[in-house]
Amino acid sequence: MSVKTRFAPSPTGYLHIGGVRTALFNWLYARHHGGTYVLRIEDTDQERSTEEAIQVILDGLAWLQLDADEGPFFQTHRYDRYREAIARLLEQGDAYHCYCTREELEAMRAAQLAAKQKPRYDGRCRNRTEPREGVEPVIRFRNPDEGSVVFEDHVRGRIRIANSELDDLVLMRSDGHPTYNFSVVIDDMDMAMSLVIRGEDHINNTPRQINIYRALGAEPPEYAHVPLIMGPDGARLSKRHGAVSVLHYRQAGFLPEALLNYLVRLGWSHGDQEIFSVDEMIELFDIGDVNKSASTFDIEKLTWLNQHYIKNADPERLVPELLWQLEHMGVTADAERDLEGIVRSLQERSTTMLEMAQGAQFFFHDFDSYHEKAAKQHLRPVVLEPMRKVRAELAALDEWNAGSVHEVINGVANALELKLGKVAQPIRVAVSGGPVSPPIDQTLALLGRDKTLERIDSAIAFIEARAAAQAG
RNA sequence: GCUCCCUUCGUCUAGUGGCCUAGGACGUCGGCCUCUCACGCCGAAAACAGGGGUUCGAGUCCCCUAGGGAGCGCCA
Repeated sequence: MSVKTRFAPSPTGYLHIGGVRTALFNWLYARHHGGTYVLRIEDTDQERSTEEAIQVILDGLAWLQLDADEGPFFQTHRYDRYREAIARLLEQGDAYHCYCTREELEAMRAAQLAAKQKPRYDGRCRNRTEPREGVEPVIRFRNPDEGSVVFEDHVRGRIRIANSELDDLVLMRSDGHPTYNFSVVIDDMDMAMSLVIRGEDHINNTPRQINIYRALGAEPPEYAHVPLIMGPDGARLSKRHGAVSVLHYRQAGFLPEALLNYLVRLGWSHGDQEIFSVDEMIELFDIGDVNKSASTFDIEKLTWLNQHYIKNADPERLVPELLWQLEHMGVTADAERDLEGIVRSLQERSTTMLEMAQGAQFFFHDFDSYHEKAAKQHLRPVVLEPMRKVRAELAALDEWNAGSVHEVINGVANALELKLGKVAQPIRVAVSGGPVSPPIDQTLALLGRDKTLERIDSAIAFIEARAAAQAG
């Protein structure tokens, strides 16, 4: 049987980290085995599915380059097929109309809960032959009463659930929309899935779905239920912590390769290896090596990986990412800037691309004011002399590059018998506005002579003005 | 409440009966380097949930307890 997997999100909320990891595992498994990976949108909940959510799913997966071989398929386009399957089950007696009202069902559940029983449909409509006036019926599956369902889960091993624990689930709503547990079976069957990789929250649905396959005379796919990802507080990932849209991570400056690397190591490992390129993941990933226990989302480690990938990336690769961030900050990067040079100077001091963009701002536009503490500390009258000297020598330089700039600054420090920091730091504040920047020679080289001299002049004027104000 | 699933440092994990006085990574804490911030380097603290078995020997196998998670919808 050929390998085929799918990722089947429902567009009722954001595509979050947990969903992305499920998609990644399915994608890796298919790629590893040279199989097919399909994307299917489970949009049978008309109430809550939104176009916006669909777009976020598509954009998120595209950003991560988790490309599907088939799809996206939409369940709402397959209603004829579901109706056909329902007709068959009805005819076989494996499904029946249920005329219970929502109120009745609620009362039933309340009573069961009060009696400390597991709330479940009691099958009261199983043998009803007459319709009920004014009630649009749902169609329920007639679950087997006896025996149990056993399946071999690829991550958990054998799982057995007694049919007596299962009730007659709704296959078709009264408004004609199929429910998840039904459409998922029909689709996985029609699309010939070989392995269903999904979250652990679906374990309890699996036996019901297997019963439906059997009633339809089909062999169910194999299953792999991967552990859930928890938030820092140990509870399932939710809106409160990491369950924001994956696109949020893009905005926050994370690289797709870092996010994927982080996610693949959540629940899966290959010895002590921490860094995996996508090709390595494909080569080494095995669903059987996935852990059974839930793991906690740790932004610190993701950040470390992101830093690692930024640090080791080809500068050219990072230029578009930097531009993207700058654009979102409303900063226009003029073309004559040495963008690769800027990236190179910031690579090993940025943990995210957002941070890099922030650190690069002063290369692209003047700042309104100095970092207060830095100015107080470094833009003082004592630095006027070295600053003027540096300014004069820089202005006289034949060649403007990191090497020549370096010589000037070092030379001035030596001539004045000052430590390098006493000269470099005031200039850093003068040109960048704050206390942090790449090495001063690189910074000035990248900034260019005109801007450098201009900002040093401004700083000198600033110091003089402040001194005058204090004296007066 | 019932059913199912899970349990190694704070976190992600290695470990498949002896190689474990439990290894790696993130984070944390010290130190070195240094023009800032970083990078890098060196070092430290830090875990087998508890209790019973099985075995010559248990982190590794079995049972119980505790803790955590999930499911129990005309949501997916």
